Amino acid sequence: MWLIITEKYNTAKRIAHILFKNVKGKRESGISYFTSDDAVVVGLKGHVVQLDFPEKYNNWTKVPVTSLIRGEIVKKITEKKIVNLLKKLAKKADRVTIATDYDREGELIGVEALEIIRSVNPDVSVDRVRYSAITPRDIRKAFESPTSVDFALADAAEARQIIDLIWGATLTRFLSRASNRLGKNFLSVGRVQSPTLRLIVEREKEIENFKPEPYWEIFATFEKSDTGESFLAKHVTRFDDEIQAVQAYERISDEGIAIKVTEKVVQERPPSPFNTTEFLSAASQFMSPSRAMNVAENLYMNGLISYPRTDNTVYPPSLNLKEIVKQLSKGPFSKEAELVLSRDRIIPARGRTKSEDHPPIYPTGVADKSKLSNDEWKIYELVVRRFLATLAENAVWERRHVVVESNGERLEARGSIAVKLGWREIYTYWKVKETYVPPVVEGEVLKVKDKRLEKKMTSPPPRYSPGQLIRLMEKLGLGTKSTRHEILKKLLSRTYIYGNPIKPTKVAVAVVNSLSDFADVITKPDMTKMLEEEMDQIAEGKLTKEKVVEDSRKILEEIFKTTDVEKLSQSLKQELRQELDVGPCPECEKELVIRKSKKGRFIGCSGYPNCTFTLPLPKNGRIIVTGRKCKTHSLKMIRISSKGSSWSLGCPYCNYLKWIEMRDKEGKKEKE
DNA sequence: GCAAGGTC
Repeated sequence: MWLIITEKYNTAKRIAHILFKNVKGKRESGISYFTSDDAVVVGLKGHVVQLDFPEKYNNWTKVPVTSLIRGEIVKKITEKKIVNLLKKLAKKADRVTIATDYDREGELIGVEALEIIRSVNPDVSVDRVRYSAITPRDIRKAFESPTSVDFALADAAEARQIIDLIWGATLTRFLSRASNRLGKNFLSVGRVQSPTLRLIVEREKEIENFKPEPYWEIFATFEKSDTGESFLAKHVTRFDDEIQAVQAYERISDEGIAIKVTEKVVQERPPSPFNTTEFLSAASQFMSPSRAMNVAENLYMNGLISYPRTDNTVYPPSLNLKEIVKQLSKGPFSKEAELVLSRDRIIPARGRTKSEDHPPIYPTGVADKSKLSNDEWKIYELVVRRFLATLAENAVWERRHVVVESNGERLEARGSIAVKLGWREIYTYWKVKETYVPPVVEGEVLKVKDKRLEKKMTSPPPRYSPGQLIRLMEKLGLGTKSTRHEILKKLLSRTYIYGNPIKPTKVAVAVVNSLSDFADVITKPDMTKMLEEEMDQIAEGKLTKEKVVEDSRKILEEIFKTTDVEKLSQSLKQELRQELDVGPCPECEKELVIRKSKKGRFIGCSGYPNCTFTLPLPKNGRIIVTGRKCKTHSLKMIRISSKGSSWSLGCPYCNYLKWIEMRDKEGKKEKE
């Protein structure tokens, strides 16, 4: 029997139907696979095993943290059903072909399956096929010339697994213990999450330390004497000095002369095809990236969109774009599809990243709105509109730039009008911003209808939106197309971050501060960069997995040797105490703090027992004390977070007073 | 109860 192993169910199905006739679907203990004559095709679920420390390391308080650095590591089965099926089929196999994804992680996933197969059938013959698209041509070609498994490449991926586990588990336990945050309140640390968190914390610090500086801008409205049309122009200089600004403002007389007019017709190319990052970034205006990914996964499973995890922004030549548009012209986006079909030639837009993994995300079926949930429809519509837009005509803009001089002061106006919407008629998520500036000839004398001097303040850099952060992570090499959204979800569920745009909690600031104090490497993208380089060298045979892991262990050991654990623990605890500080007590002005009692949690006065002021808190959800203060009570606003989402309770005192008022009203009603 | 990476 010939056993073929793929990375997931869908590719198993596709490959079986491409290679064989009379394919039968079978199902055993919840796992579906495919057979034909002597061949069996089984899809895994990505990794079916997971590295971990054995059970004897489970006690976070009793096991010394540093013993994890050289602790034993075992492979635990995470997909029991698949592993059982694999073992059962492997016994009958005389040939095994590994057909997992053609990348580093895919090689390891294949080796994991192979280890399971060999545990019951050690002498089975094994080969490996590599394909970069699941088209009949590519698949047949790959199966015509099988190669062998690349164990060095799999080793590279395993080195990453080991290093991530050792560093992550050791530092997570260390910080959690140092701060006495055990149980579900633990403080997590990792090669990807910590640098990402640091980005957020650093942006917040920039905002806090930002000193707004004044600057002045001068505007004038000019009027044409022939048509009476007017337009707004802005002084070409942004003034940092008030005196100079006032002088320039006063010099502007009651007329000006157009000294330079430039008119241009500008072509605006369509947006590039969606890869995961661009897709999540666009979808983040409707929902969180992890929700968007979830919905996309569903649509993919139902045959409505292509595989949503891809780095590629260039359509492969094997994709029949026109055919897909024709299909779409029969569905709810017929109008948009017709716009594309009416072109003489369809030339697709292309993005910067061309990779061979999967095509960009495109619609693979026609959806019925009534059969989809709201979110599903939103995502489907987004994918369809983006796809059609990438095949549509340019948008065309008429731009006009006018420079007017009045008594030696120069002002300018920029007008742009969309003369043809092109792809923008289809991709409606970006607003068409038009500004009208009337035609003006050089030398034309214009009347100054109005002039004004505005004082403005410089503003700090903005906080990150989830979409921006995912793009930034990609740029810095943090995480992968499949994990970036999950990293953000993780930071949310650990109450390290909240809100949109994203803000860090006090805990996050404390964690980043102490990590950068004693284990700076793990808070920087460089660790990933170095690891990538080392993995390449392992794959090339220039380094061994053992050597790379050993070097990494030594670095971590050195960190613990040179750290004053007691001192670090003190400063971390000190900083975390702020997290409980809610603001001044309205009765005695001492600090109000979050306290726990047997009945639950509440806000109490630190002056207790002299002051017995208290405020209630909701029973469920995690409490986040934000940086914003109530204007009436100076208490910090509170958010409640549960299952990745959060809502604002506002000022706890205002909230309490409102509740009292409500209760009294209800009471009156009942008496009547 | 730890990481990050696959996939559902």
